[in-house]
Amino acid sequence: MPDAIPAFKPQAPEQSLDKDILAEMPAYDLIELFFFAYRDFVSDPDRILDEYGFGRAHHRVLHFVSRQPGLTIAELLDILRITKQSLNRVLKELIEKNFIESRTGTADRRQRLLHATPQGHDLALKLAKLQTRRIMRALSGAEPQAKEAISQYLLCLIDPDDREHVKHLVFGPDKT
Amino acid sequence: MPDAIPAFKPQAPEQSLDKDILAEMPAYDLIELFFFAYRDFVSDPDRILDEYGFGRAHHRVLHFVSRQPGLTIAELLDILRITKQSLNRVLKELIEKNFIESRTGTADRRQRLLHATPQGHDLALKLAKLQTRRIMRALSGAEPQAKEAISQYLLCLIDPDDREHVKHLVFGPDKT
DNA sequence: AATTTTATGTCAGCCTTGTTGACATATCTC
DNA sequence: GAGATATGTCAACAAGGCTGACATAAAATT
Repeated sequence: MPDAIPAFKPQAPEQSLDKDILAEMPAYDLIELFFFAYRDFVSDPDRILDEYGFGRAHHRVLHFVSRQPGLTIAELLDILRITKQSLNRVLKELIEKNFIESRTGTADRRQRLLHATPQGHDLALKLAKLQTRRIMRALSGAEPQAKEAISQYLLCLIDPDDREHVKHLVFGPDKT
Repeated sequence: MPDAIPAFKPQAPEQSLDKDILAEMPAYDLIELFFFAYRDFVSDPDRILDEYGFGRAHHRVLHFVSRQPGLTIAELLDILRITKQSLNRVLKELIEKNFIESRTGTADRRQRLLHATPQGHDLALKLAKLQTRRIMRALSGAEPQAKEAISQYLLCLIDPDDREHVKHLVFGPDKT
């Protein structure tokens, strides 16, 4: 299709060229940088988790429970997108080792409201700080607006149907 | 500690306040957005890989081999940071199913130079385009400089000792 | 009050993908 | 020829996903 329909050709030739290139040429740089960045980003916590006999799955659970005291099982499953059997395996260990506490719901007594114990909060904070250090180092050389651009980019990588949910989780229900 | 030691208080109150906040307050937003974005970013390829009986491990191998024809086993191990046994399991399958070809090195006949077959390139490209679509969608609303800021950010998240190596891999040996 | 739905827990077994350790082979280097 | 290097392979194990089936308590519905 080298010869476009005349009506389309003169209209915005640069943009259509751009579009063609983008359609043909994968964004290898961002794909690969994302892979390498994530690989190293999760490697910091790994070392510490090892000392506790925990893995990444435990980290994810502990993180979200610590961040949102009173989180229910159903909400956690929705965040992690794993099965309840997978969740239960690591959650049970976190409870047994006293990093998370499971309380029966008050309004709905079928629910379990999850809370991090002081020990749990300590570990979660320790790991979050480790990752924060890496983030701050990466941000240190950047312009002030960069952080906003990066947040926006990451948010828009998320499935559109889940974006509002994530916004809610990350920035809180207050911030519209 | 509401009352600071007088000697410290007057000295750069804004900056020290900033630093304190950063030291105390984890970057929960970027930590969590990174998690959710990565979760969805890898989910696109997963669906297609399933049809071929492949998993994420196969994807990673195929991607880098397709991107760098003639890649050796040692180089691939260095990129993926897994053991040769883990690599061999998936590589063997990719070769058996004719997505990758292993040629004996010419200069050093001990080496295996890996190449994607036409079928392999097709699949790799198909997956890369899927991910590119998501990336472009996320970038579409952003300022033109945003892409540069994001690349820079991701690059700086990578371990400093590996950064030059990754730069080399992603942007090519030519670009300094 | 009886029934159905919902939230959670649990058992059993399977798959992928990572790990370690040991050992084999071909080839290159000294 | 001896030793180092690049790769392949066998066996066993662990983490963390998955499915399917079934159990229980509490809420919701009829």
